[in-house]
Amino acid sequence: MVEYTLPDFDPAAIAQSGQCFRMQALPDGGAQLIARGRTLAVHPLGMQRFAFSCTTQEFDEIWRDYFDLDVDYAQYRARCKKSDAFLRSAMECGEGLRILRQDPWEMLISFIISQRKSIPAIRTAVEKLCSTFGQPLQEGGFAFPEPQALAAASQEQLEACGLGYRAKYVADAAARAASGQLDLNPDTRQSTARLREQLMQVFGVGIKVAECVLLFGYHRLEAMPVDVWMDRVVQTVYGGVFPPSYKKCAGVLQQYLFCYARQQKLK
DNA sequence: GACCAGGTATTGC
DNA sequence: GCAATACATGGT
Repeated sequence: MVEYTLPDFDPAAIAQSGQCFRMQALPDGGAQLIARGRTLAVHPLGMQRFAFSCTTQEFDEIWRDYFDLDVDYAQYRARCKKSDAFLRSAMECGEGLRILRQDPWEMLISFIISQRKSIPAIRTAVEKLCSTFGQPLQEGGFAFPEPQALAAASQEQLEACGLGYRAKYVADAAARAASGQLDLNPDTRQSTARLREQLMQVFGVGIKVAECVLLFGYHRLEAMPVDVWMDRVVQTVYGGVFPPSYKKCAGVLQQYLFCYARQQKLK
């Protein structure tokens, strides 16, 4: 166990923010998750203090980066225009949200599965995929499966994980990943545009899924997934055009807006 | 037991 | 080109 004081950090809110599917909010406002082949529990202690179920070394090597804790999110909040009351409300409501630095491969598969599924259903399918094809962990649970494991799976095995018609999409993504056609290095120097092209060549990956992988997997903060909720926000709040001044960190602002729109049941 | 879900590929005009 | 349409299955 280690403790830290961390501003702009709300584990339970992040767990429910729709950017990750293997992180569960806990009743105390904390969360537990499996990522990077490890399990972790986080508990709030009050006054922005948090307990992490790991060593100092593991925290510094893995979780500080994973939760993007070296970044001051005030800089993103400062981008909000004075006149933008909706975003201001969204940011107040979503205080503590961060963009996690998740694995590009896991994001690709997770968001392929996400299409036309509810978030609880996505969780179920991803978890089934992990328990079927993932490496069992000492602490319990399973790691996210390697590309080779999914590439070797049969169509029937994939469908049995509740993937439905997306099974063939996952199969194509796995084949490309296993054969090295995709650059899955989170620190790749490739341009966002180039990565986007590569991703969209995968059968079943359109612009929305590609943007999700760019944002949540490669931490390209200019990527902005527009799903049904964000579409409503852009239409009803911004008159059809997302403010150009938000471009550089559109993905971060999108995360506040997505959560807020969903909570408000914006129509 | 309908109804809908962090979309995409395909079809039809 | 661009607007309809089918799509598998689980959650509410």
